[in-house]
Amino acid sequence: MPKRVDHAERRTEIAEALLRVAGRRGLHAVGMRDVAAEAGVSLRLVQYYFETKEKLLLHGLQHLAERFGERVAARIRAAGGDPDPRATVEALLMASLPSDEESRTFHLVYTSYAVLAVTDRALAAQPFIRNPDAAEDALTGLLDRAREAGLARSDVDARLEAVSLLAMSAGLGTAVLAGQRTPESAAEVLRHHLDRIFPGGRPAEA
Amino acid sequence: MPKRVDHAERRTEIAEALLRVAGRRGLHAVGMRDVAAEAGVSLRLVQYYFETKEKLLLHGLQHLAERFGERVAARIRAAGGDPDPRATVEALLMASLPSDEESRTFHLVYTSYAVLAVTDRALAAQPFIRNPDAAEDALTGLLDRAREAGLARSDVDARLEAVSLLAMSAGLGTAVLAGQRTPESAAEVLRHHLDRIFPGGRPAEA
DNA sequence: ATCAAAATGATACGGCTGTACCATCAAGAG
DNA sequence: CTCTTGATGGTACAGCCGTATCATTTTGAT
Repeated sequence: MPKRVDHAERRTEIAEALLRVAGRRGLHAVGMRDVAAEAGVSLRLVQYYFETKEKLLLHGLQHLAERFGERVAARIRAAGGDPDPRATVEALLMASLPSDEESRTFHLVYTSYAVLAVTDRALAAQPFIRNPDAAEDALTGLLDRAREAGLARSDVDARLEAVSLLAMSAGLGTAVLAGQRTPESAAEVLRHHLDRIFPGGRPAEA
Repeated sequence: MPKRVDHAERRTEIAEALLRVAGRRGLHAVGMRDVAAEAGVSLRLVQYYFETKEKLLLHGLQHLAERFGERVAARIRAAGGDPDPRATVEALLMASLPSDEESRTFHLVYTSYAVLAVTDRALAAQPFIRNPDAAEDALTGLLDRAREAGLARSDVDARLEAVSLLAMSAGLGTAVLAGQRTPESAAEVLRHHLDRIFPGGRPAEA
């Protein structure tokens, strides 16, 4: 048997190269040759691990969603876990704002995929469409539990506020990406609504 | 002198052909030949009226913004003009949700342009970036006047709520476009926040 | 050592894209 | 009429893209 290579790992490397160049020059402008060059491999290799460009794009999207999920989870853990529901919610929302380079790339590429999915049925059928639903459910659960614990206003409709916050976060994120708004001002807007939902002022920092 | 043609009108026709095919197959997939075919003219003609593809895209974006402005203005007029600030605000927000085919196309193409503008400096410098600011100012003014007239809560921060509503509208619009949400549910979410800003229940229909 | 199969390299091919070039038609001025 | 000039049509060209093909290297089992 010849040299055995960890296909999964190699595919991940190539997928990350795809995301890097997509974040730099836009998803519409990435070709297989660009991905190969960015990953430091030959064009043939990209073909070898992803037979077609469509499969490469699909895997890239999947990897992007995974990385984002981990990012959000890490932020939530860093926010202190259980003790403060509001901090958790805030961490969840802030994590998806394009503040640093990584989240900026994520937002750009994710939006590009969303646009493509509207006219491409193969992409539209992809499970990345489930991720927003998961976020909505998670946020709804957080708000509901905060309400039952008396930390959030008793008259809030958890699901509706969750949808609102996520939509706002997405819209603000796009505005930040387009340079129409700073990440700080976007964060302020979100915090204002958290103040509305969670009365009694913001919790003190750690 | 030979036959004189209204260049502006012809350019408009071609630009609308561009928007149609972009709405159907995605902006990334439109070529000059597609635009020519859709407009029912030869490829040479598209070149004649727009020397380069970049200029065609730029004009297409400009035309799109114009049409959208007219659409919003018409909806606002139809909402009854002055008498009811809330109806005006509601009309403004609902007009940008992808409910019918036209607004769906608008949202898709506009988002495509926004994504392109992030990595294309020629597009980024385009004035379509000013349009959101105009909407924000207009909405802020409406909310401020409603507040002074005692129709909106006295403690609302007009600009902040304007930014929130527009970001939410954009985010919800994208979700609708991606098939994650129905136009009706998106409208409901927006109306809920209008209920919050404008106390005293919704005004009776005309 | 040998052989089979996995991994990698180099390159060619057909198609499509934006642009450029050359010709032709049409109509109003002289 | 005819000539000038704007408006069109047809088409070729160079380049890039995704994909396919052929060849070669590598390595572990026998």
